[in-house]
Amino acid sequence: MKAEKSDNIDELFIDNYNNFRKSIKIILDDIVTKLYDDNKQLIKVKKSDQSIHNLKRIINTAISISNKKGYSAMSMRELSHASSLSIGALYSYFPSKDELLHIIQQYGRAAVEKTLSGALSNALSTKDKLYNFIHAHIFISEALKDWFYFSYMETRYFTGVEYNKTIESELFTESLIDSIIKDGIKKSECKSNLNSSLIASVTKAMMQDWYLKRWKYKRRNIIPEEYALECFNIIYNYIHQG
Amino acid sequence: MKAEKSDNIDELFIDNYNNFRKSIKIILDDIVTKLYDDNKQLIKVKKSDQSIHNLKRIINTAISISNKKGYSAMSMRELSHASSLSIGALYSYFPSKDELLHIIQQYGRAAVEKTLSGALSNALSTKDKLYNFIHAHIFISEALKDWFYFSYMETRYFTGVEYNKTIESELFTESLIDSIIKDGIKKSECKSNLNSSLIASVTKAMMQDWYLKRWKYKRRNIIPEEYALECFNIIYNYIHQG
DNA sequence: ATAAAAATAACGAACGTTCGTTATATTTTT
DNA sequence: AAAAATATAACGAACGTTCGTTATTTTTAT
Repeated sequence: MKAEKSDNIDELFIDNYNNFRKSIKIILDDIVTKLYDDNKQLIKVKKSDQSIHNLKRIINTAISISNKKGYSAMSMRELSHASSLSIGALYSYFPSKDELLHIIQQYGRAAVEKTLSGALSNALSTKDKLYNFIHAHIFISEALKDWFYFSYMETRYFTGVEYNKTIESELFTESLIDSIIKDGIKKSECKSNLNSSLIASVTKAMMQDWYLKRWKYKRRNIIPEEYALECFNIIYNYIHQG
Repeated sequence: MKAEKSDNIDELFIDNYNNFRKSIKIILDDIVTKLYDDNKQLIKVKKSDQSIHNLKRIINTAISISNKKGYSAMSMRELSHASSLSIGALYSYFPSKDELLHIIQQYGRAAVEKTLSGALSNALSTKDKLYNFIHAHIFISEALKDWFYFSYMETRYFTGVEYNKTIESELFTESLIDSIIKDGIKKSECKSNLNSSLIASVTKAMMQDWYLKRWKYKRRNIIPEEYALECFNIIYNYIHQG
């Protein structure tokens, strides 16, 4: 059974977004279940099915409202109404509005980690690694576009541990791209005079635009595969040797 | 006298950020003055020097607080305290918190328009035009980094006219890059099979990262010239013919 | 030049409302 | 009937905004 879950991760990294989307759904369910387990001490509702179901609803509703007006401007009454749960019921699933923000963060972060960590494993050449990584990033940010947007816009208000985790996550993603390029230079697959960390930053910026300006790409009917390929082409064209 | 102002605009587009910064300061003063004139009917304080001075202070303070916690989470008491003006005095300079947001938007938008509109005028080749445009954009977003960040993060809450203006502005900037590339294709300075609008989007995303992740580039001691040049190189390398 | 009058600017307590949260009551499930 | 989940009512704090008042500057009259 556990072997099957690992298989899902491997199946994720394919050229086709639709297949990716199907397999990520199972993973997302696993993650909410884990989210419930990890936060059992905060959640008053003990029936796990009920709890997981409502947690999902609350998280998605909160993300949806926040993306329209910002988390701080979302009132608990609004969340209550939109999620069809009373105020009292809401507070059975999290102890405070601040804590709900953390729960939402945990949810998305777990999904991203699970996706990106497997993206590089089976790739050998610099070209394949960059290709896979960019596609994995675009695909996961498409599947979780609302969370990605939410996270980008809201986590800047964090302080302390949560803030550090966000910075860390940003820099970690970059360091993965940086490593791909540095490795490519070493293996003479890339030009030798590259500023790899700056290219990594710029690459990340390009990938982020996919969920930050979702309306734009939707309006133009650009699909994830097309966007990912263009990003890959621009960067690979710039870095590759010969 | 008026000729001098125009000269300033031409002087802006140079390779050196420090010179750019000096000349933009004069322009910013002009803009706040114009801002006061345009909003005279909303502003109760009639002494123009006083009014302009305090408007500047209010705008910068509001931007600064908002960039830390979000505009909607900034209270008027906080703004009052930080700007050393009483609540009552604040409301002599704008009629409501919502309207202040619009005034702040007007302020930055005027500066950006003035800068970018002149960036392409004297450039002849595709290479020069792209070079100038990217540098102008990075330079103005460096000089007004707080406003750019503010605008990016807050305008998504806008509705109606203000929302349309934001979308329009985003698409207009892109269309300028798109035109440079399309023109380059026509003049055979660029490859013929390019998706110019998608490249334009990606280019904009790269430029935006400069102010969205200011902390990162500051930490790495990357100067505006370096970042602008890298962006230019990546894109020009991808599009140019031969 | 000086004093009186008027205009302007700044102040901050107070208003009605809405916020996040909690305590209590009701309904549903077992 | 007991327990669990949900719904409702109520709380104090904080919100944006208003407004009666005071302080300061400018204008007018002497």
